[in-house]
Amino acid sequence: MNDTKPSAPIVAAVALFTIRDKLEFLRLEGEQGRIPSLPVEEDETLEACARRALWEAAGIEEVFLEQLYTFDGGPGGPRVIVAYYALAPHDRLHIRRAGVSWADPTPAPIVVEEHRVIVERACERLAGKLEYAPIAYQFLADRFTLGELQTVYEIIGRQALDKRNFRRRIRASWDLVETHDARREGPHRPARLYRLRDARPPLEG
Amino acid sequence: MNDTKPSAPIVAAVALFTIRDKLEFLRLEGEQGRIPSLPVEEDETLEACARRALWEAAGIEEVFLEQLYTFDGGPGGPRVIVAYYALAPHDRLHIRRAGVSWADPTPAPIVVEEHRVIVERACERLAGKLEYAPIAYQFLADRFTLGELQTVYEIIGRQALDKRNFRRRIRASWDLVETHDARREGPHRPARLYRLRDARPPLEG
DNA sequence: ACAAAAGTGTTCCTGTTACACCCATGT
DNA sequence: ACATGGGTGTAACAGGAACACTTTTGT
Repeated sequence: MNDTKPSAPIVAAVALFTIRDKLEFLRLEGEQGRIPSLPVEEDETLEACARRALWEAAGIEEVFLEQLYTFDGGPGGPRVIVAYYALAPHDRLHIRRAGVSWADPTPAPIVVEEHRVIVERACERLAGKLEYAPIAYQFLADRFTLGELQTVYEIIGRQALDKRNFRRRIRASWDLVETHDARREGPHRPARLYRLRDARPPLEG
Repeated sequence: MNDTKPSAPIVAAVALFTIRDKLEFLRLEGEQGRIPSLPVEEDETLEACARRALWEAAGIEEVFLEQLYTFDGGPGGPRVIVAYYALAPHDRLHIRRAGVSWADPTPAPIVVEEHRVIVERACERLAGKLEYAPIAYQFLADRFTLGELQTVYEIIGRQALDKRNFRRRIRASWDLVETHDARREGPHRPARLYRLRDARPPLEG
């Protein structure tokens, strides 16, 4: 994975997020810190290139991936950077290279300027889309508990939520299917598992 | 203005909208119909290129301009198309070339496929951002009447609105300044002129 | 027994909708 | 005088926020 060959005109960059305990993004360690990015090949779509960058860095396919913004490249760098963000549950990710790690996006850590902007902007987009797009579910397995879901909302939205209001609201705006089994894990009542049946049509792309 | 030199790798394209009576976009007539677009020059930003395309087609500067999406170019066309949308009151526009005209975006008129997608998507974005970003004001002069503003909302949102509710809502969500003069035009009571003081902070870019 | 998360309803408040009449002007 | 758009308030309704206790389990 090499970013920014000086000759590469178009580069796709991806901020990959996951939730373990807090929101984290995939950071390539080096002198400065970067996010996965690759020059777009001759007969490759932008999205395919972004997925390739993701595959090479984290060994993951079939993630939720969405375009974020296109930036002008700096002098001596690529001509433009087409930025994407990706979301995945952390247990589907398999880091396959040294020098790749998870970092907290909010104190804006040591990452080259152009990539820091991408990470920050992706965080904002995430919080903004939380209510009307099926963002939160991308961090969870196919079946999940309402407790897990609430935690995701709280982490991305950065605020604690009332359990009863959350459940009412979520069941009103998404089509959740109550499965018939539950997850038992810990000294407390087992939690029912749900699946998301259908995303309500979002307003814009 | 030449679009799609086969060798041009990166092209900026702009869907320029205005409101006369309905929502219209700037269309370059030709065999097929296009929107303004230009290859990005060596040391030019994407946005600057978009503005240049706008200037050459409609003789307008200092418009509201926002990035929309970046598309893969087709085979034989540009490598990528960075799409923008622009908004302006129609009296600030000065068409300076033959073969440039206004067209209705909603019946999806005769425009090359890649550009049609841009126009459609821009319309959706417009409707989506209407409530939380100062979109509507970009179609009006500095000072405007609430009637004019309501008309803009109705056109972009594609639905009639109640006058009293509209006024209450708009005054609650935007900081409108009531100027001390009015506009008299027609056989009816003159309408008070307002200005927009400050945009409320929107949630995302 | 107890600690720990799951699960469940009601009240209040706020913001949205529906709705009808008088005002100021030009012709 | 009349036609035209400008301007205003109130009552019903719906969606969001605040709030506390019982249930089921593992140790």
